[in-house]
Amino acid sequence: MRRVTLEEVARVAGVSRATASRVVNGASTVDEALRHAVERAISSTGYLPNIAARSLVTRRADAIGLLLPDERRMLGDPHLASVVSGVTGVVRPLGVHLVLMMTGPGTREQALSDLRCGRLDGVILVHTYPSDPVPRQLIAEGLPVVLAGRPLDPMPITYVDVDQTAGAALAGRRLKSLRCGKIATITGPQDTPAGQDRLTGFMAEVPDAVVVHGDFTRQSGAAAMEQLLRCCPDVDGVFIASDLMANGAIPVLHRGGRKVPDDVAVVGFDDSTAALTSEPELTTVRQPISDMAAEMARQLLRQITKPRSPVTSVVFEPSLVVRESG
Amino acid sequence: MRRVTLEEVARVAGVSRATASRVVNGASTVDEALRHAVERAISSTGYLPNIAARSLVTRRADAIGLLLPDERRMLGDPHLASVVSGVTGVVRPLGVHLVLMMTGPGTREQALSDLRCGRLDGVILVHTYPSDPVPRQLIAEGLPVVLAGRPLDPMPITYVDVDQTAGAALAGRRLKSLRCGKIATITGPQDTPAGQDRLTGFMAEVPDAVVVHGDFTRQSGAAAMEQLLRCCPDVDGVFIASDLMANGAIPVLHRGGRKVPDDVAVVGFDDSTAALTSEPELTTVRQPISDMAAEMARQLLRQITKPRSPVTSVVFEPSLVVRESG
DNA sequence: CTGAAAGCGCTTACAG
DNA sequence: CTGAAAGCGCTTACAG
Repeated sequence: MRRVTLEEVARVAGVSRATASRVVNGASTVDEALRHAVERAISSTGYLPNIAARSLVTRRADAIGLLLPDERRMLGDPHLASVVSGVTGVVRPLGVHLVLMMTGPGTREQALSDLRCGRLDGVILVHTYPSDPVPRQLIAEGLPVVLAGRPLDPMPITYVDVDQTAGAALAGRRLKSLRCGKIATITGPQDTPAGQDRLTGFMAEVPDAVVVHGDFTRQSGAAAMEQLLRCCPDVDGVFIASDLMANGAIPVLHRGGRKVPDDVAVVGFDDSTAALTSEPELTTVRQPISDMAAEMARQLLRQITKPRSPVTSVVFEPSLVVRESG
Repeated sequence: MRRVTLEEVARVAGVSRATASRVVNGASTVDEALRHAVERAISSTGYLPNIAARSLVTRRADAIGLLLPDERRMLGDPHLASVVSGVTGVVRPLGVHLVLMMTGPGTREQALSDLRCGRLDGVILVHTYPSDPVPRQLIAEGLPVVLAGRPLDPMPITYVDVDQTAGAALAGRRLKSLRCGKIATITGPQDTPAGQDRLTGFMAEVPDAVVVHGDFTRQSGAAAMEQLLRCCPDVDGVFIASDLMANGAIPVLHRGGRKVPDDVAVVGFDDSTAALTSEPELTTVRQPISDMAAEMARQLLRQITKPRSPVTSVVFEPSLVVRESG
């Protein structure tokens, strides 16, 4: 299996390399007869364009990066597979590669230089932490980027998110409709937009709720529930701002002699796998991760195609998934 | 921020493009003084090599693919983050990109043509299904590939795996040491090497165990446990061939009035997140996924560097993680 | 609509 | 050890 070049295709088809190139790239300005000849030559030779050569002249890598936090934080994230799937779904058919980078020391810089040297056309940033300098650098250099989730500090960057506030409100209304009398919430970290918004949205619906803080980890969910049971033993409904925390909290409820949902109703957030591995299965707020990821890909592609196109934010509606816990 | 080329670096350093290229690529045959001059020029200009141009002449993409099953099957796999992390850990420092591809209709072919047209230097195949033609095609064309896990049908392909048989034996010995009298196992699918080996290894240790079949999904774990309780109500120890199945099985045990581990000891396999979301937390057999992924990367890199290097298989030792369930 | 030609930015024999 | 030159395989003005 030798490498077939455009040169050979052209020779076989009896046209110039330029014409062969045009049909490969679907230019409309090619005579039908010649087009057919070239197409025949392509399939008879098994021609595949050399991407590096093309890339050298088009100045496009036809590759985008997905910048993830490190493994440890990622393991807690149930959405990786859905994100990857959503992005590749729109990007692959266009011949664009998705390259994965996990943030280690210096890795974010890596991504930056990949962008600068044209190895990547753009990046999707998945979990920026509050003081992450990378988003600002990217927009300062005018490099195509989209954020998964609203940035903590306002900045002119396109992002896609779910309406966290509305999602939390959904949870609040659910608990009220269950006639819970003493309602509480276990929050996410308050230095993240999601953590903040889920609290805000919930409190708007249940202003007198008891608030205990967590940080989205399972352990923090368990700890917060212990604290809650101590300070507020008559609680009968709780919104836990992530399924993972709920997963840690429910066993604490059981050990404390409460049945879920009979004694205490529980609503989570994320509709992650943790919602299904909980016992009972979690009623939770669903984010359409795959759709959101696909939208991120589209937004990024748009920026790549049309540099300096306007900053956009797309916000998806969450929905309530009712299962057993509340 | 204009693109700086090697040409300019050479001019600034007062050397030829060839010499500049040599120091960029770390050739040892460059005079110290010139090397310094070039290095200074590189940092003063902020030079970054154009990968496409390099790739065009070296005929290397400096990118490898990770071929995954589709989202649905992937969601059940707890190891994605660890695999990605293990692979990027060895590959990134070398400037090699990891591109992710999820298997949809036609996607496996995509990967093949990416390989053929030099867009990818090699691929890691994560979940080949029994009749998957891709591995054979790859080896037929002499393309660099490594499999995650032993192939079902013997073929000359390099793979890395954990010693599944030994792992299952570990589980068997654990149950025996707990003085379980009536021992059973819920198996994985018997058309996969892992499913087969975990059964074989366990039966070697506990020949009289009751066998119920599952397919690695949570639902199948629940169903199998129901069946087990029906046919063998006095069971007091069970090895469940994946944590996910165990996660589905334990609630069935609880509903059946059994306490874990007091009435029935449970040992799982994988040490996945499902082991921690179970209640109680699972005693399980751990595979060193991250290390295994790193080894896959190394094996692949070796094949890329030295084509036609001998087929290798690397088998890692599993270990028992004792937690609460057994 | 088509082709001859230039050029994308690098690496690497080759000669010195 | 160094440089002039060829060449990697494509796309794209440009002229016709």
